[in-house]
Amino acid sequence: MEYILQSMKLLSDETRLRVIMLLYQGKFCVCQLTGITEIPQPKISKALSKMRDLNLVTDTRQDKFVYYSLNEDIGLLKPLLDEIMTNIEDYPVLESDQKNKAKKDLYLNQCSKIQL
Amino acid sequence: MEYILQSMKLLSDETRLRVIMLLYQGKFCVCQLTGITEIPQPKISKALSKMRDLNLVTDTRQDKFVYYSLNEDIGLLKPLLDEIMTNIEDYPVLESDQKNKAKKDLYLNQCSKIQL
DNA sequence: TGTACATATGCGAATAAACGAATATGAAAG
DNA sequence: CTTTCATATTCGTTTATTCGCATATGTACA
Repeated sequence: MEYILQSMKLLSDETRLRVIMLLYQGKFCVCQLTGITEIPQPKISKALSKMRDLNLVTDTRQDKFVYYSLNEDIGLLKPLLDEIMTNIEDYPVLESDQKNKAKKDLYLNQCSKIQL
Repeated sequence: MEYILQSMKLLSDETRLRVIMLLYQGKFCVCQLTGITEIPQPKISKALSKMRDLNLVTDTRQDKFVYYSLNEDIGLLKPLLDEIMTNIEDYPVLESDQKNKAKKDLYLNQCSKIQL
């Protein structure tokens, strides 16, 4: 039960929802998530940290970067994220993130330059 | 966007989740919800009030009682509630509420007696 | 009109969450 | 072994949330 409640709380924050919707569509490092969303890096890191606490994400290091991806089993979140994705046009911020996703490689190596 | 975030926050509280899962399966007055869940009446009323703010429920008065029911259109909550209901056995508290549902009429006219 | 009962709301205290700024950690490369 | 860069964490402050209790509101009916 606690797990549902915590999961719902996780999704009730805009930063975390944006990050999780991006991860639902691919694998990104902190630097890329920061660039795509223009959300300050510490905030992104904190969001990812809470997801790790709930076993929602896995991180793997490649060179300088730590890449995060959603775990296979995200339990009852899956139908919800599917529903959001289906109606993504209803959520301009999320839709915009999805578009910026295309520039993801552009944000590598710019992490410290783009200070937000 | 704000609507998703608020909806998720709504579901991140045990009392509210229990109430919404009951309403997902039927129509209940405050008195019955109090009896079924053994949650204090003001807490139930406050939970219902937040649901009203999000246009999730409709209330209709019949005699002394105010009956609440979930609205047709609960948007993206539907797939989530479906998923929870499908796996209800994973959530003992919710399952127990569903069982107590059977005694719902027993709780009418006992609202002020059962003080919690 | 007054009483009883169902439901709603107000309020102060306690707890938790979010935020921004600074700084710590840790790997890689010179 | 020092510098650089990506990422994580700490800290103090502010802002929400929760909770329990008391009380208010409103309807029905004597």
